Amino acid sequence: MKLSTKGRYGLKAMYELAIHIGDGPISIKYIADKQNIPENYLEQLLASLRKAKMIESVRGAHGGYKLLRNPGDISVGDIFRILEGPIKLSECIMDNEPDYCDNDGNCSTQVVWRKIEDSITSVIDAITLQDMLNDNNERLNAQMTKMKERIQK
Amino acid sequence: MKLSTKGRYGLKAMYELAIHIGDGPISIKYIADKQNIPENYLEQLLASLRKAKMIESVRGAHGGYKLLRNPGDISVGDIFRILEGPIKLSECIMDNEPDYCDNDGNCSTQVVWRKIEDSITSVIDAITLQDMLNDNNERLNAQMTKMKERIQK
DNA sequence: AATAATGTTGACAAAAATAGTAGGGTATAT
DNA sequence: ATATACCCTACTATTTTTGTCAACATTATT
Repeated sequence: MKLSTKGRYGLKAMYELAIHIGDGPISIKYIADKQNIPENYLEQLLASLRKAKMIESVRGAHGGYKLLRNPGDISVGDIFRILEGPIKLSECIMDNEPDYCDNDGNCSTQVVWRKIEDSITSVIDAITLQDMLNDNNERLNAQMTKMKERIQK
Repeated sequence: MKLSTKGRYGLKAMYELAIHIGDGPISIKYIADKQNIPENYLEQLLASLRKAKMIESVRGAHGGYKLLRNPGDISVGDIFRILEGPIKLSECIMDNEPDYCDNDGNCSTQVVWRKIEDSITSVIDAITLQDMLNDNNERLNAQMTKMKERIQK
């Protein structure tokens, strides 16, 4: 079980945009270099995110992309659903008739899929780009403190 | 984001074995028919589960498979890890140096992957085949009650 | 106005993973 | 013996993922 690069690359790209919020448009090339993503491939991912109104583009020289919402209003789940589709591990044959299921064991496994889906959903919807920025700051601060201590010795 | 058929088929097959625990060996053909899985493909999945000591086989006429542990001692996670590999959404480049990370944003996204992984892991390790059997019984009982009520009216 | 930087679009293609097939071999109950 | 059923390996088809490419459109700058 693993995630496709779409979700991985997409989140990295959005995070990069979040870092540079307020800096004017950021080019594909910059993001691709910084996060080590094939430029032409990233292009496609950003196109999806643009069509979904998560980012906007500025064409021409000095153009690029920027976030359309605040980092605190963009969740990892938002990004994933756009790039990887809905979090649905398996289809239920009888979605419409909730209290009837003959297929031996099928319903039982459905319950399992749903629990996993719910768990994933609640995690990815709870994390915003702002959370990621904050976490990173804390991590950097902790590193700073450690280094200072080491120098003082 | 979705699950491969390996995990789906595998869990269904194991659930089927759990239903018939104590009934003697259950054949591939029976499981394949009951759960609608290609026979030869299921064979391969069961081979993996056998090599991982989750089930044992009885060869020859009237042969088949049976669980090697009690349903309460077999978790969905056990089955998934055998058939789908470890739950690892992404690799960290610096797994060995935990307090150093230069790669802009990589660590931040790593944190996200890890949260998702942990969440999935805790769900699938918490559900056993016995839980699935119990859930199914409850579901069936609820249906019974409903039907009885309807008839009495 | 010319040029260079940049996003836009759609088609194509390579590679990997997934899913399934086939067939010959081995063991065992009857 | 024979039918039933697991065992094993190799092969193949399909789908998904992961890109690549090229021609085009827009805009800042000179």
